[in-house]
Amino acid sequence: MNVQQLRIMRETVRQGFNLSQAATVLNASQSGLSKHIQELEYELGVTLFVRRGKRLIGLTSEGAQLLPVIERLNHDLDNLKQQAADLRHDQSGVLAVATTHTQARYVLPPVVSAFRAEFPQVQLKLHQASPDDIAHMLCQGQADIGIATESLTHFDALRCEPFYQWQHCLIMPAAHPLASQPVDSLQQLADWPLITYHDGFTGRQQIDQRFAESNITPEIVLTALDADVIKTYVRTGLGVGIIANMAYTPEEALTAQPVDFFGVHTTWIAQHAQSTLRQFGLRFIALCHQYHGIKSGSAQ
Amino acid sequence: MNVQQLRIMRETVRQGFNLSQAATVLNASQSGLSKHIQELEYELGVTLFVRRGKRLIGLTSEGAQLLPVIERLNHDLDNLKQQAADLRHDQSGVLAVATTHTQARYVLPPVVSAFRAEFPQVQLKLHQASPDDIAHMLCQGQADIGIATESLTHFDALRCEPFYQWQHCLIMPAAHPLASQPVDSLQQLADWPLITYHDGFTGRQQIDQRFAESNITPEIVLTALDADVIKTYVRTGLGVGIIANMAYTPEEALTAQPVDFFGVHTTWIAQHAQSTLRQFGLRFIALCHQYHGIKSGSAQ
DNA sequence: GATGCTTACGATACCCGTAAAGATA
DNA sequence: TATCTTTACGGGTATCGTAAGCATC
Repeated sequence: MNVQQLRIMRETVRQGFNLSQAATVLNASQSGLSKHIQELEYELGVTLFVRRGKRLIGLTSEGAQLLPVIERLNHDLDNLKQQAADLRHDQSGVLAVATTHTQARYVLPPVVSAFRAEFPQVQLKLHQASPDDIAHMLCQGQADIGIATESLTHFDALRCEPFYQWQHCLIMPAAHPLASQPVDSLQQLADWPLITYHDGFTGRQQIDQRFAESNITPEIVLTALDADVIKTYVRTGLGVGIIANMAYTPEEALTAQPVDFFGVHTTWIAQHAQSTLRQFGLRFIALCHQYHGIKSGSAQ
Repeated sequence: MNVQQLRIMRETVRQGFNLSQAATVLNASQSGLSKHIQELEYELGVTLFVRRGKRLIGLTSEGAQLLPVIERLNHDLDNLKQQAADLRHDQSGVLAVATTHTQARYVLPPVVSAFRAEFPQVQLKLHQASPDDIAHMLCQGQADIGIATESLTHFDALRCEPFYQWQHCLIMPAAHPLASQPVDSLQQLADWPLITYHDGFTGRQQIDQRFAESNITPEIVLTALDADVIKTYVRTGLGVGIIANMAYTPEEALTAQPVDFFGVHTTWIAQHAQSTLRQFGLRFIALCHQYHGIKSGSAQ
């Protein structure tokens, strides 16, 4: 049995059973992978992959049953290297942070600046993705740290800690009728076309929920993945925007109004439950807390 | 990085940092191990072992910190092979059961007979050991299944399920004064010299506890590791014996009397929490339950 | 015909064991 | 001196990549 075989097994599954693709990812030849897989199957005495002719098309039930063990082995192999690197006080390496637009655009910039100043040798990779994708990237070890409001706490394989709390706010053109009067009920909003986030992003679910509880059907004319798009259309007068409060920075064209009827939301910092972050990974999280005042213990 | 290196690291630690000894266990040469360890240290960039001159005498703090990961890797490596063997319906292999004298002598014989009949290809290894040693054997993967009354439930690394419950009984020569009158209090016992188990074995702790609660100091003239020794001396008239009820089989020379004032005890079946037993391992446990009527779910 | 897996083959590197040397108790 | 680890060296093998063969789409 061989570490390489385990790596190859994992990568082949990840690349959708495309050996050639897995080979390029691993900087190896197709033929090498092919032989390694055969040998692993021979050694275990089990056929791992379903083949149609000469093509791999999926896992056998045996392969699927053994995969979790193989994943964990790979995981620990990575762990071992990471921890060793940390123990020799090596301040270089890669830190992959997966996060949403909102965080990347409005929350993390100061953290990233501070981090880069402190760890110039560390290659910081910021991956923008949807909350669900972030969770999966963490589970698969493709990201070390994930930051998002949604999804993360639903995965058992992840360890989450609260980052900060926030609420929504309304944005509208400065000349808009609502700009001059405080909005304190959902009903007032229902008269206007609304622009807000896509489902699954930045508290959208709670927005829908509150409207539903009040038996109001809002007219949502546009849903976007990020506040910048929402702002753009609010500026054109298409409707009133609902965005996360940290996404609003004062500007002439837009007026903002905090509202609390959409509830309080928590943004989470997550990592794989089985992994140990390098020292600079922990430091990144510490910097996150430092720049947002909330230094809470870990939860869930 | 290499599987062999991980194996060698584990074995070297187990053999008390004696490379030569580890080499014989692994069927390899000393020099091979030496080089592998150096290479592992080089690859991880960390010194794993403390050396005095040319002799290994312990783990560095780095080595100690990395050891758990390495242990888990080795463990999963074994797991993978085991599970694969199981998936190919291989009914051969080794099942190591670690247990105490009481179980091995009085409880397991019918289970072992049935098991051997059902799995003639499986090499059943019965290791007799103290409860503590059984727990350690399970933790180190030297045994697959452990059966004992004491210790097992105190280890987080073990998964325990109740096997059966039992109480103590008194044994005495047929002509003994106590043989003709029911003993229903501790006080009656205190008048006689007693013979029972060593501390840490077969409910001895509870025996001491009950005497202490009653402020009685029994005169214990002999402590033994097993009921056979106790019986031997009871027959000679040295004293009254306290043994587990399942250890008494009717015989002319000895009379037994069940007592409940030492409490009810549970004997546990344990396995390593992270391992998956081969199918025949599960069957062994099923047979245990079958021959003792109590088929309970898993606990703790 | 393009893509993708397997087999054949040759060069390189790696792993292992024997033997000698160095260090410790 | 006996035990133990490291270093040196040589043989065998494993691994890897290139290239050709073959199946699938």
